[in-house]
Amino acid sequence: MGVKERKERDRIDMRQLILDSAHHLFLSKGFDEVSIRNIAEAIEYSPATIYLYFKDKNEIFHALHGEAFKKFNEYMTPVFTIKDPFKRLVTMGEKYIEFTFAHPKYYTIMFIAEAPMLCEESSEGWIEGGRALEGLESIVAECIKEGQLRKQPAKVLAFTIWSYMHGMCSLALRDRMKHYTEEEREHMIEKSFKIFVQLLKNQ
Amino acid sequence: MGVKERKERDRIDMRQLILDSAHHLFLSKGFDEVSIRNIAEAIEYSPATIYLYFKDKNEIFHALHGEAFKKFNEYMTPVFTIKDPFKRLVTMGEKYIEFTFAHPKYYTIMFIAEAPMLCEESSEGWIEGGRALEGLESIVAECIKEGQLRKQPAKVLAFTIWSYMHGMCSLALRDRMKHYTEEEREHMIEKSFKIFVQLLKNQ
DNA sequence: TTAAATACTGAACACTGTTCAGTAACTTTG
DNA sequence: CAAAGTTACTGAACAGTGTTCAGTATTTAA
Repeated sequence: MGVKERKERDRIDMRQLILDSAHHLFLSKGFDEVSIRNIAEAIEYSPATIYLYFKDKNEIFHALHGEAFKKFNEYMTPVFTIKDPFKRLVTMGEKYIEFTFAHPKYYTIMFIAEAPMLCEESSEGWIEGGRALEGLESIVAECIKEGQLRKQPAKVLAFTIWSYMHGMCSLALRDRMKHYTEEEREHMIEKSFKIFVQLLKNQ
Repeated sequence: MGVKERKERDRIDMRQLILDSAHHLFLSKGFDEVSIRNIAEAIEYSPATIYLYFKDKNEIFHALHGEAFKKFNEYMTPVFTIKDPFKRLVTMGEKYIEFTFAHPKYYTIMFIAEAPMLCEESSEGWIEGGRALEGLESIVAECIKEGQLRKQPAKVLAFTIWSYMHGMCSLALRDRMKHYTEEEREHMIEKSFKIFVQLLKNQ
């Protein structure tokens, strides 16, 4: 009597099929531009069927939110092999910028997109997101312990660093750097990053 | 034969009527949630009429974008009376945070909202926005000249400061501080701001 | 074989931005 | 003052959105 089990498997497969399709469309169009009808058409089902597997469009948003963070953490993994904590911190910053412009759609859904971010506490996205933040906090703590950063609350300093990185990246992604000329813009981010690293170093 | 003149005045009045209505609705619902039909209903005209005065919804967006920046610059004006440049800089930062949480809808349209930000070069928003940035740059330059900040390109440092401020404020506005507990969240921003000011000072 | 449960869909609802033919009200001209 | 021309406005439509639900097949259990 493995019927129940098979049905459960089918259910999960169908959810994955919808998610994969949504993911694929999302990467080429962005979340708001993907409609339920688009997803349904891609998997050759009726739009109503989607609602048998997901409560609403936001539940799909949350799933993609989680996948984006997974991708982000994968991207950051190699950084953690770097011995020197300050070098690790700086490299993480560089990787952060890289990720932002390599995967703007992911970055947007992770940090910029407005969407009922109803915690639901244990959603994939928030867990993976928390992991990423804890990674940063641990590096900062290590830098402080080794005397490479001045003694101060690691959690707050980590948030300060994250704020700076996010501010710069989101201003660029959301096209708020129009005040700079073409040439300025190209180098502004790397120059600013260097200045910020100096700010941290000279503590 | 002042007919042409009167018609021109009527046209401007009608544009303003639409804009005021849009502005009012925008403050209570947010840009995406305000529809052309909402605006039309509020001024008791047909939706089609809106299109006789504005090319599309984006033109209305740009107008509001401009008004938000005007409000922002008004908010910052008193800061420029402060004599000491570094104190002026810090106060500007505090005011920036204040403005963000006092007028989240304005802040969103200024710096976060995605919208065809088609430059059109001379739109109200970009001019006022440029003014604000230049204000910051001039303060930073003065701090450097007076030796309160290390000698370095003022424009890049100003962008670095802006990035930090924006990152922090937009993470909060877009609900990306869920990783912190209720109590942490309340003080995280002010603690972080203090740390950032220290980072600048210890140059 | 029949009854129950499941999976799926067409059609609808109430919205959205936008366009356009057609009407009503003014302005100018003869 | 009447006819012609111009302008201001609108109803209805188009193509799209998220979402719901009655109804229909198909599969499973009795």
